[in-house]
Amino acid sequence: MTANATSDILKRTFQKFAMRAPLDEEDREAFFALPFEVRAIDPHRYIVREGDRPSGATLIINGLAFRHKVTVEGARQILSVHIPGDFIDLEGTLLEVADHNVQALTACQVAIVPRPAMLKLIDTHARLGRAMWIDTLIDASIYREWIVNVGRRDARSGTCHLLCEFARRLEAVGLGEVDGYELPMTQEQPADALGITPVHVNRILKDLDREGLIVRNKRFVRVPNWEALRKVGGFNEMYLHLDKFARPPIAAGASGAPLSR
Amino acid sequence: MTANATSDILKRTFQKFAMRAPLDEEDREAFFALPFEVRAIDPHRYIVREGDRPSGATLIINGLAFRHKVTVEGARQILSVHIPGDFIDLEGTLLEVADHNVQALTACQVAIVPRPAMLKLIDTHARLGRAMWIDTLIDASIYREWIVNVGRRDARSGTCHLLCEFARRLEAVGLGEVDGYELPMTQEQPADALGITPVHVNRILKDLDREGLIVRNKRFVRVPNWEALRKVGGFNEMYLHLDKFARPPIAAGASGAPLSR
DNA sequence: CGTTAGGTTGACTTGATTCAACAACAGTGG
DNA sequence: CCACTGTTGTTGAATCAAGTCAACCTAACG
Repeated sequence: MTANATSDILKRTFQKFAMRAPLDEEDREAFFALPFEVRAIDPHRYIVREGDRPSGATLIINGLAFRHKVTVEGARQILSVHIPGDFIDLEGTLLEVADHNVQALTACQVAIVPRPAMLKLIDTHARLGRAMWIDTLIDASIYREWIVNVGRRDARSGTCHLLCEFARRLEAVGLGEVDGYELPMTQEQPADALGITPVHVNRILKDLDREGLIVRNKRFVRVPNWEALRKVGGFNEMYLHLDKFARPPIAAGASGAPLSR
Repeated sequence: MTANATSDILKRTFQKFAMRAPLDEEDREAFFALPFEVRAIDPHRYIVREGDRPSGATLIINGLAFRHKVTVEGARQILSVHIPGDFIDLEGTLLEVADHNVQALTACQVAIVPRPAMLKLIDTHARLGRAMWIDTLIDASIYREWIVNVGRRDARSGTCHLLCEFARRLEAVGLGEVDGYELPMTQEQPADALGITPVHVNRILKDLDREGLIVRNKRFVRVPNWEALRKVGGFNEMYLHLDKFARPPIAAGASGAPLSR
């Protein structure tokens, strides 16, 4: 199962890169020749710690992880949430020291590629390197949107925006159902992502639920009307730069996919 | 004057890249062989507009520019401020469509390198490309810190943090005096950078001034005690990744440089 | 010397926090 | 199978940081 999941995600990841820069057969071979070690990570375990000198690049096979920083006063800010198929620290390959933490949200399986192998790959395969560069540029674009989300949207709107972003990204890698998705987070995590308190997240979610914008069942979020949620969140997916990376085959057949227009 | 300023900034920029990845003589030649057009930009003029397909990469020769997005409700969020020596849209070279705006803050002179020339350069000179990649990774690191600034610091602390960041970055390129610097912004701009209102910025600055943390004179901000400001802002410069890019020769001799430890 | 953009200030409102209590639930071990 | 325990979710009341609105001041500039 693990082996299959791993090779499936690797294929998918290569596909993603191939959509971001034109890659040839040699690129493919080099990519699949990368040495890696699959490791299981317990929930809440740190994958990267601020101050670390990263020893490898990490690709999520399954599970979720999040990136965060803690202020001197001890307040935590979540910077991004990562899903299967995300390389969570390509930047760690090139920067000397991590300026933030990455932590497993759920139990994860990750593939770790040693730094030297990664460096050699981007050195010898310019186009693959460029695809990865573009990947980090898209990450940066998502950070920019989060600055807006935290700086200029109120809690209600920001929450809806976040829910739309997760939905769209999960959909893009073939996870997430048409009518909603599993969000394995406590209310503390969206709070830390939105720069508000868990108590306030609770009230917002309750309101959204009462208004019928979302329907919660345990941690499954069902969205009866994506367009409505999208509107409240002011969500415009351009910043995800998915245009060249539409629904993968797996999601085909699912007509009326969540957020695609 | 312009020609000198231009070649000075180009040299400095190459130097910066050379500190981020090992570059050789051939890289240097290729970099200086880049075709570019110098253009004067009036204050407030747009350099990049959301939805644009960028036609070239833009390097600031002098003046300041800022990056921003506007929500559907019309609220503006500033995402970054750029100073001479910054390539403001390296990402524009690789992404198809701009997901945000870049606008001149003051009168600027910029050098515009056509996109094809830029693409060719990074294709043929892997190490230069890597240095530029690292540059964009550092931009991303700054975005991350801004998410924290906006999400988890109060207005007072965020303002101090912003002032420290500008100081440190200006110092790193040899602008900015030891005891403070010129900040050619109206109070609306820090407000949009911090996700607060101009009125509130006014009150914060007034308070900081009253407490002696800063001394304002027109738009020159003098800082009597950097350590104190740094502390209130919770400023830790690691995220700027300047370690390999210390004060340039020009600033030499200026003992007791502002924020370096 | 009038016009205008930006800065300053006060009074009032509001979105979000804080604190605190309690409910729901999932494990865990007897 | 149930009692115990800890985590997460829910709710109310009081408080606070920041927003809003509006007036007025100031300096730069044609």
